[in-house]
Amino acid sequence: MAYWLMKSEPEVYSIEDLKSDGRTEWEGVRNYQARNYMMKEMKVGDIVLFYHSNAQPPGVAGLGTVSRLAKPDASSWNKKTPYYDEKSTPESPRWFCVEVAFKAEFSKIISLEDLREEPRLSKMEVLKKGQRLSIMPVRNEEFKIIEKMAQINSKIK
DNA sequence: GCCAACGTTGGC
DNA sequence: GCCAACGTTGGC
Repeated sequence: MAYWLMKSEPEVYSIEDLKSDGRTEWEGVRNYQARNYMMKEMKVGDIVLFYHSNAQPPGVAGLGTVSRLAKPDASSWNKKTPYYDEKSTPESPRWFCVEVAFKAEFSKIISLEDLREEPRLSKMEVLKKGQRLSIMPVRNEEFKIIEKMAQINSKIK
């Protein structure tokens, strides 16, 4: 089983939205590297760190799980969505998305600052300067550390 | 709102 | 196939 970090702007789609929806198609990814992670590597049961970007504060807000393998992203040929791409059609889809199911909402966001303060997380992709990918792999050890940080937070609260 | 970093586009 | 111009991301 693999671990991933997936970014979402909470004003667009937050962990609360996922909690109330139960599951969601991860539409709108328009970057090939992020698409390839979904298409080629993400498996049902993989764990997702749900990251709030462009947020106050930015950070990991909860957990999800991959609930369906990648399929063509229907928003890519839907002109009514902001994700429309004229080069993508149902016959020849260019973009794909997995489905993500809700797993947990953290009692307190593990902020980007918190992540930076933990030396064992210093190699995380999300902490690297200029990193803009919206989907990136997370190492097993890194996930365990973040999971523990979330448990500690929930006890304090 | 600013702007550094980076991906994409398109002219050549 | 190079690379300048442009658009986007996302922290601050």
